[in-house]
Amino acid sequence: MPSKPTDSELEILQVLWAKGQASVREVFEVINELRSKEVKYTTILKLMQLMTEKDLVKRDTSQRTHIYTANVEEQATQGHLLQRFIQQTFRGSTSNLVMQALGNHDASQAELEEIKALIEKIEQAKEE
Amino acid sequence: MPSKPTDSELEILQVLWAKGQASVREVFEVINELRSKEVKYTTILKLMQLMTEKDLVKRDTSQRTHIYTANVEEQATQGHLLQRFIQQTFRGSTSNLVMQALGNHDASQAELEEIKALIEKIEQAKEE
DNA sequence: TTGTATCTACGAAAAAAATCGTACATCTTT
DNA sequence: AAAGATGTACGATTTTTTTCGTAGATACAA
Repeated sequence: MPSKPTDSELEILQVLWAKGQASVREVFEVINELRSKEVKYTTILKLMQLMTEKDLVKRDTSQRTHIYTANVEEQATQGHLLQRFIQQTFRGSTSNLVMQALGNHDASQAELEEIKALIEKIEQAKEE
Repeated sequence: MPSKPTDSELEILQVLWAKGQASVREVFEVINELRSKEVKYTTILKLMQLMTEKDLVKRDTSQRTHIYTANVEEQATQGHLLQRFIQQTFRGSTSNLVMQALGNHDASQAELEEIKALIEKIEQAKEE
């Protein structure tokens, strides 16, 4: 089972999840666009090599330019990280987290509807 | 403006928020109860001294045993950390976070009610 | 009053994460 | 074929965070 990603590793995974697959250079470019502080190419390269060792990503080395894909699922990873975050930051209270998230945020009506629908679904499931 | 707490610092803040105020020893004891891996007294002491410098906490040094209180608000701090977490982990999508949180979690009926009520309140506020 | 416990201060080390330079191989272009 | 761009590998350094030992002061107990 692959270990939990660090912040930088997560940043890279985000790119891979979004694009499906990518070379180091592609990841490098996406990241440097979003970032305030530039980072050198070999930094990303090194990180991705480490991630390969940790089994966070897979790579195809059949060509000179290696092609990487995520080796952990986005949803599952988000779930783990969220669990930890709720423990650390909200002392384990999911509802406090949700309240804070909804409260601090200009949620659109569409979002609210989506969430309401989900709640209904959960309630229905409970009744069975 | 005090900087963002690290993981260890947050752990300490949690204790201070919960108790209102505490000595190093009290924090130390609470933390070592919850933790799997023990940590030495002076580690907590040092962290709290650093936190004082960073203005994350205040302390009363009029007695030999210094008494600490949080110098950042729980809600506000949670808010900042949450904002960052949503960016990093959910690419900025609050509703994805909420969905994931509610989905992965055995939410009690009471919690669901609480959240429904909040949504209504937000919707009402929107209409004005 | 003499030892034992408890406190702070603080330097320094260990551990974890992130960053980068350099070497060397392989394309690509001229 | 030479020059330049682009690629990987990898050691080493820097930065950030966490951990702890030791020294010295103060309280407390026998």
